[in-house]
Amino acid sequence: MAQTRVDLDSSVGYVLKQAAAALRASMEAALRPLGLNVPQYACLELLGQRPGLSAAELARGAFVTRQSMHTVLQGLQDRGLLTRPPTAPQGRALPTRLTDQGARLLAQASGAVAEVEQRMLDGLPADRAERLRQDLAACAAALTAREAASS
Amino acid sequence: MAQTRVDLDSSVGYVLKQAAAALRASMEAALRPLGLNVPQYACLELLGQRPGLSAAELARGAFVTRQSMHTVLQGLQDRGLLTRPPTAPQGRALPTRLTDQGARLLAQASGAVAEVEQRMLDGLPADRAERLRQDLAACAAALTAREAASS
DNA sequence: ATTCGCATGTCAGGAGCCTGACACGCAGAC
DNA sequence: GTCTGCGTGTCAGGCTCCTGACATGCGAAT
Repeated sequence: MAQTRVDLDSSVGYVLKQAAAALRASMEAALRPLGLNVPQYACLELLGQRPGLSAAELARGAFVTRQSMHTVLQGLQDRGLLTRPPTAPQGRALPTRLTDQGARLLAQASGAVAEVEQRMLDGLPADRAERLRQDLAACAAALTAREAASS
Repeated sequence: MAQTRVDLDSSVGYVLKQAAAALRASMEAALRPLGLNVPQYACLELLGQRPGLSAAELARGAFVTRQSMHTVLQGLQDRGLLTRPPTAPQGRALPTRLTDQGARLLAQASGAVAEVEQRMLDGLPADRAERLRQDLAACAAALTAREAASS
């Protein structure tokens, strides 16, 4: 009963997980009609905003391992949504880019996801949503910094 | 582009996922010395606060399926951390309870997780953390309500 | 009272993701 | 110049979790 215990409903961590789970479920539902799952969409979105990313960078951005991203990339490449050079222009990294078809599908997917996010923030004023974003970023930074420090 | 597109760093959804991933990683690290993973801890924590929950209720609370919770429960039961009646006292639900050993392990795990959460909220004033919790709960509610409505 | 709907527990089957490992390429220290 | 450390791409293996399905028990509608 000390404050060193976790009370579920008053725990930021629990509610955070709850919100993340709800968001993922809604995203899955919104992306399914387009034939995409969340990791695939994350990959396309990352490539749309930062063309030329390597598979390892995409993996970090999508919160999966390089190996998982590898299979995701193969699937998307087989569907003609992105291209990778057969040989590395420098180092070992293979810069990945969207094809025109990939960019078109991304536009649809991005719109669908934006709708979900809009619905999620529906009851929140803009300034409060912005503060929410900042605080979440601070939480993530505090945890990842600790990871590096505790090594 | 239009505001119907998602800009990664300014997207609440992306930062939400980022924070959730960081939290999960930190929790895994904190629980590993105790021989627990996140679903197992979630199960114990739920039982500690709401004894007598059924497997299906535990699954919803831990954001996994009944089947996954089933295997989690079997593992915890084999370790003597919880008990389930062999027959259902009413209906089909089997009310689950912690053993004394389970309660002791939970106390340790709960403390470790509370430390992680404390570190996550380190830079945030208490009132701001509370508002963060409220806003996250509102986000989750907005998404889940939509799920029910769109059926 | 019977039937329908719903929730629960349980059993395969399979997809997704991760851990572990190895080879390759670059940049820095010695 | 050589060597060490780090990042990347890739393969194999295994584990976790989910989807699908079925049987059981309760409650409400008919």
